[in-house]
Amino acid sequence: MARKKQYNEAEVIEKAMRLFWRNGYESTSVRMLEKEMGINQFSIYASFKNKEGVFLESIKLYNAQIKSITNTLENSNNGVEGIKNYFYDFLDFSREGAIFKGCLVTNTVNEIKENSNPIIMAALKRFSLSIRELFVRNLKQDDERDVKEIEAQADYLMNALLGLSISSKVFNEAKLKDIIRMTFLPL
Amino acid sequence: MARKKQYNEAEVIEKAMRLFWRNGYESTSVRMLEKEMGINQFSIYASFKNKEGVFLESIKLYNAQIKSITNTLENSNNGVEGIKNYFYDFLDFSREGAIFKGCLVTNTVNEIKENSNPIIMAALKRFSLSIRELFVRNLKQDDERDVKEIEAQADYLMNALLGLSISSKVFNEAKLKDIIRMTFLPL
DNA sequence: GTTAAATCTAAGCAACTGCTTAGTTATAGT
DNA sequence: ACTATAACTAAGCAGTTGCTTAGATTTAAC
Repeated sequence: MARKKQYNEAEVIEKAMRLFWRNGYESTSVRMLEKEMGINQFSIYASFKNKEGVFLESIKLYNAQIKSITNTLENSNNGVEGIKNYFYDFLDFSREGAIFKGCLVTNTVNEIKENSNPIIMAALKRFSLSIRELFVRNLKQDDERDVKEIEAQADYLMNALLGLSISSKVFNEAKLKDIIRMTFLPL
Repeated sequence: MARKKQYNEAEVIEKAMRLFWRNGYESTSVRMLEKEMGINQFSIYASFKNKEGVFLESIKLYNAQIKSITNTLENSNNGVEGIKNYFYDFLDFSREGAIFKGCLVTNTVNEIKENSNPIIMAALKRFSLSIRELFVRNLKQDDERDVKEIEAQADYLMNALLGLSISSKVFNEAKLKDIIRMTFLPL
């Protein structure tokens, strides 16, 4: 009875996600999304309700794509060594040619004001905590590790990972790998 | 022959700087600056040319205010211990009551797009490099330190410091101090 | 007191923001 | 072929952005 959609929602979200990743949430306008996704504003709002909806779908996709790395970490049984591999894998994952885009989530956490967009903020915090939990889980695998220190070590690793998201825009690849190497020295 | 200015430029920049610090560059509008600085838009443009001008003056003031800490580091002769103290001092400096605002410069680096505002970006990079140079200088004071490793250690420290700027918005004070403690374990 | 210049206020500019609405076009069941 | 319905296009909404301009006000030298 009705006309068919001339675009695939999964395909256009992929394009939107990459734009958000490069650009950040606030400074990506609906007009830019229109061009990048190749569909009209009306269609964007029909499919995803609003800009926030497009972003939340983008995070879901980001989450699915990064799963290939987090799964490796989740299935690893080699303690801190698995986390170290996650750091290197993440660096690879966040690269687009010679440019490091950082983590979509971390970039946005840093951009969004705490109480300006609670829905997005909640989604972002949920993501970060899930990574930290994987760190804790893997740290516990090392038998000789001091159990009281594990939480502090997880925070230390999160700090380094957050830092890497900024550093990757300033330092070159060799330096970034040196930073990772040094980060794991005390663990 | 002419009317007197009804405001003190240094005073209004102090207010502008604190607003930028809390809010970021992009999401601070000229209307907000107007209210916070207590002067009309015309006066802002007359005194500082444009929004960018207000921000550049704000960075100068920020630089002057953080000098009390960087001077301590610059005059210190105790190597890595001096840098550790800088980290703790910076945490104190960036606090406003119970809230940590991070570093004005790091916050803005993360917000500004690389090629959208080269003038501001250049000013920010200059600031970051000057901090890193102080780290290198202090690391060299430790006689037993491996000279080849010093540059890598400086990058590692910058990464931790950049991370702290984000972490301070997520973690509580006790955790932040634990992160600093762990950061200096391998040094 | 007059005059000239700097400083003030407030209105207004074009370009942009996220989002909506009116009207046209394509599609599938009858 | 006709018709109901969803998907399309493009124009337009009110609100905000950084910045400017027109005109009133204050000041100090003469």
